[in-house]
Amino acid sequence: MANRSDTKTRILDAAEKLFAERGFSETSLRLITSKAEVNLASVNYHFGSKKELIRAVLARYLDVFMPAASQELNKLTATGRPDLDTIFSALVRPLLDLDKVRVEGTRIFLQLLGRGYIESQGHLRWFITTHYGEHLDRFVQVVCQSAPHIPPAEMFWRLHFTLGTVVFTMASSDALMEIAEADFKEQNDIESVIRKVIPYMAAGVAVPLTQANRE
Amino acid sequence: MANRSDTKTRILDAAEKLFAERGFSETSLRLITSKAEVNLASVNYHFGSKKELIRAVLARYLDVFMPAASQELNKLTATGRPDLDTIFSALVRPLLDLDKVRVEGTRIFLQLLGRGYIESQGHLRWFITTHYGEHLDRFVQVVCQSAPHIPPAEMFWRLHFTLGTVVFTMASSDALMEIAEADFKEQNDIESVIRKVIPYMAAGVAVPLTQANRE
DNA sequence: GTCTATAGCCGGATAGAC
DNA sequence: GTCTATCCGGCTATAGAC
Repeated sequence: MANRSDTKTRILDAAEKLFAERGFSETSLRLITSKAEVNLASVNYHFGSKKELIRAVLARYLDVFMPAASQELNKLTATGRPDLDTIFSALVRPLLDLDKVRVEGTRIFLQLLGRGYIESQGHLRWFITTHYGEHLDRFVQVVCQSAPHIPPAEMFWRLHFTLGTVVFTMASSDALMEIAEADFKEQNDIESVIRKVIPYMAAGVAVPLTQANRE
Repeated sequence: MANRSDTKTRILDAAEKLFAERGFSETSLRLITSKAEVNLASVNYHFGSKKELIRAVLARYLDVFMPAASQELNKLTATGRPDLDTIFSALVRPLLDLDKVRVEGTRIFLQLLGRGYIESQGHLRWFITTHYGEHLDRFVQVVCQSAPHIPPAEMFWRLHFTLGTVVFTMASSDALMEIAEADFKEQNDIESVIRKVIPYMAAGVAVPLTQANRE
């Protein structure tokens, strides 16, 4: 099944699969280039370093996802003030559309995002916030408007809880789907997992502050 | 500040700090032994391998936490059927008590748990479920009873969402506390973060099933 | 039990021919 | 742009003296 694309694309395609499955530091350039059937030295020729390859892999998805997500949000806010469930659900379409740009694109993107946030000591976090900051700010703004009873400082925490929920679930989604199949005879794919997690997150983000929070 | 404990303890103490901060695969035995001020070879003498050192580090916490948590649950169920918020809150005391057995014990334990679940391809997950399975089963059982409107298969997912929320939050808690301080002038410690996350998780676990979930 | 020394491997990166 | 060959550093693990 030799891929007939150019070398750069072959590297990106092989790298994203391996990174998503095994994590960044557990994936060597040797493994990537052997799967991609290209020369080891070509990674450094095309990307300069492993770190920049990692960023390029993520950017290829973020450049598609972020504008699409922003557009969905714009559609939503044009017609009124959406609730949280609606906002989160609006992100599902752009997410699932990633399956069209690449095989298993949705799963791979979300797993990469998970790995990226957890593994790297902030350098990917920095990359994402500086390159896609406007999109993120817009999202936070819409969420805050939809839950005006939550002060911004509290919302900061809750959105990071939400990020954690998504990111961990996606990084372990393969294992979880296997267990669900074995223990409950449940067939799941990435979409059904996303549909399960949305009500969980929406409920948590909007829950009224307890006495302990307000103190 | 040379630690006057025995070599084995010195290694464990240094290892848990570094593992929590940097992750397992990013922490070399060389770094551990130099911080512990012991010889490189002593790790293999006392623990056999890096993998077993990782397990020993985690076991030292789990052996304290798991029985304490089970005992809290028993107290709770003896006097009636507790609600979710009460169940989660009952775990806070055993968690904070870890600060008494070791400096920053709570933070370190939760960060280790986070790293452990995400980084390793299932071998730590296996270690935890086989060694502490009874405690975990007991917890799941109590949670299911407190939310009888949620079927077990759905609860499986929601408890893993919850695990993800905790684990990611704790693995990034240092960064999050810094941002909260810079952006909102908020002083937080590990306890206040735990208190914030509990209502979020309790709301998500108990939220009624939507049409999409039931299909 | 603790040390030094080193084996043996694998990683990222590069030089230089083609 | 692509190849081979190699550098060099870091890693885990172990052998063997003390």
